[in-house]
Amino acid sequence: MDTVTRAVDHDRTEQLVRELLDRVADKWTLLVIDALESGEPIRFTRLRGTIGGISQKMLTKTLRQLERDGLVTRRVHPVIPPHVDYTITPMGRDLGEAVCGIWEWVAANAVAMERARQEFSDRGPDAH
Amino acid sequence: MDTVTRAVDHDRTEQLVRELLDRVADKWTLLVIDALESGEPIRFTRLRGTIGGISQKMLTKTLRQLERDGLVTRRVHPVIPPHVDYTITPMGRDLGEAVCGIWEWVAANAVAMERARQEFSDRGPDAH
DNA sequence: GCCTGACAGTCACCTTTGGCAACAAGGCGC
DNA sequence: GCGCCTTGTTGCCAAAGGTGACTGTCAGGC
Repeated sequence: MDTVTRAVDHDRTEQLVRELLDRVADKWTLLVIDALESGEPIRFTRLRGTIGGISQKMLTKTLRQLERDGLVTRRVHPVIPPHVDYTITPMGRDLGEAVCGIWEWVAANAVAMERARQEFSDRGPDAH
Repeated sequence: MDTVTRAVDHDRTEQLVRELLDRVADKWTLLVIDALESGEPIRFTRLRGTIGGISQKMLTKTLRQLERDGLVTRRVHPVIPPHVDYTITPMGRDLGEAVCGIWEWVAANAVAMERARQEFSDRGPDAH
């Protein structure tokens, strides 16, 4: 493999990374991953309830993306009324663990950030 | 502190965490944090160049939010032409390290995810 | 003396996205 | 027959994000 090919590969990876980041760095995606992290299958409505504040449309869309990317498994039980449950895959669980660092950071720095915001708005009016 | 107060605190934290996640779980925010992670001050245009694909408007907005939340420091040198540079704060750097897990995950799973997407679209037309 | 270019934005406009609400599907209890 | 249960889909509208032009100010070229 010559340097040119390697450069092309690097660009391709770079592009893919950027694209995946765009997919993953999303509020709802992270919340869904977090809600599924226990590993147990969860039904649509229950998931909607656990997350809270998400619309049907966005939950459907987010789950479709996650399924498409192989992060969750979607099982349809052909009964009436419909029964669909979602399970996290090993790859999705890995993502959940990677995201865990953000959760911890947010929990640890929530107070400090609120204070920073307060100070900013205190000196804001004259400084800007 | 009684259980009620603790519950209220928990709700407040929960709300704050959700709000911060909404702020942080953003494509541009993560990319800016990543670009600043070295710790050296970087100027606006250079930052725009390193990130790539971000509009002036969004970079300005993202930086303002980060400054407001105490994650980056904004220094204005009153010279002509204007000279403004941005530096990451310790808190911002912590976030960068927490986010690092996601970068690693994305880099490690990029190929697997592309394959999953391929398989999904292969069996997609008939299964959906 | 005039014109251009550099830097860090801002503004007006337009496209895309997300939330809200209503509807679909179809067997089951009443 | 009527409406309910669950998992969606669709239409409509507000809000967010992207694009491109414009601002201000002075150094340097012509």
